[in-house]
Amino acid sequence: MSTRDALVEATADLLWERGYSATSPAMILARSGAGQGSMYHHFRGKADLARAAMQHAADEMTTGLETADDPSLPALERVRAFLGSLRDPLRGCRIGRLVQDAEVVDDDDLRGVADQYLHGLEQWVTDVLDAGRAAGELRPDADTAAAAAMVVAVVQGGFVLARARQDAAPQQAAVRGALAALDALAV
Amino acid sequence: MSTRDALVEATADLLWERGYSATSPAMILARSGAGQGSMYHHFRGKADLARAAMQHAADEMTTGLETADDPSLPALERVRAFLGSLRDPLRGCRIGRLVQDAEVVDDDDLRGVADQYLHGLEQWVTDVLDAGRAAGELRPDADTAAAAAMVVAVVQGGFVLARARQDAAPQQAAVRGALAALDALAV
DNA sequence: GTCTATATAATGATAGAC
DNA sequence: GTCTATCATTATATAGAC
Repeated sequence: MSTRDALVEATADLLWERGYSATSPAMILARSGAGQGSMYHHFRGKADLARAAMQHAADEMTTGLETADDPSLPALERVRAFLGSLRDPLRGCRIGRLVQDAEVVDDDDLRGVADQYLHGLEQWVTDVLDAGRAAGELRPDADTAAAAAMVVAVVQGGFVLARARQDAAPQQAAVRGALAALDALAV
Repeated sequence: MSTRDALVEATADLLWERGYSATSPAMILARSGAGQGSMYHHFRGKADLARAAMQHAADEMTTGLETADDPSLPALERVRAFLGSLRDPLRGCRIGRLVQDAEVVDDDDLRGVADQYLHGLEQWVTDVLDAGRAAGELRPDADTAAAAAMVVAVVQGGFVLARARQDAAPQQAAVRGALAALDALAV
């Protein structure tokens, strides 16, 4: 693996564990094994490296979602599979947790990566539900955009509850509530 | 206002704006007008002061919820009123946003305040829905605990989506989806 | 491209006068 | 109880050798 890639992966891991503000260049160098100079050779600074790391994480998650998805299944099964694929509830969402950081939100480059990922996720759920509605699986008057936003919010909010409790149960309960809501949209 | 109260309020504001890790004692002193010595006289350090500030914010929000609530209304109206009372979607939840901070989660005192607030909120929604179910307003088989977890998660996750987009719309859409789900629980 | 040495500022906390 | 002065440490970045 190139030094550049090692820097990106170490940063992505640290952003997941500690967030942006609490991750220092010194930690990144220690974990990646690179020296000071390499980091400032490949990137303009901490923010530039974090942007690359966030994009790396978002790309991995988006690819994972598309790989696991089977478009031939009924819409509610596809969304159920997504909600069942949540991992590491105590660690939180690799992207969603970062938007609580003021420095991330104040930097349009960093915030933009997060917004693009979350918006893409919401759009994917909307598209799946729209396909299900078109196939006659869901009620014709179902508000698919609202349901999709609810699903993505439940996932992100579930991470918040799980971290506060240090227990996956609250997120699982919230997901159960979301699934009951989706079942109510079926014909 | 006492110097101690000024420190607590300034800290509560800064935690809301910047989170825990990114808030420094220097910022707290500048905003409160207190000197270094006063802070370390009244509190053992940054964590101790933050714990008091988080408790202050949680108490204010819990009091606000109970004051605005009218137990004589139908259950779904009471939950709808709560979901309609969300303010400052771009600023996030004064408590929920802090649990993304590794330093907060690693400190059981700080995390405990957050967990207690969020758990109390979830319990309030559960109690309201249980009362509605007992009054025959909701289906007898409604999973009120799951619905309550879903509602609180939608609020917290809605803040995440709103901050990423820098627009209240995603949170409003998620709340709309949650309300549709609650309506489906009515008899 | 990579490294070590260094610079400047900020962080969290302490000392001790008033 | 409040203040200023100061401390050791860390954060982010630059300089310049190899």
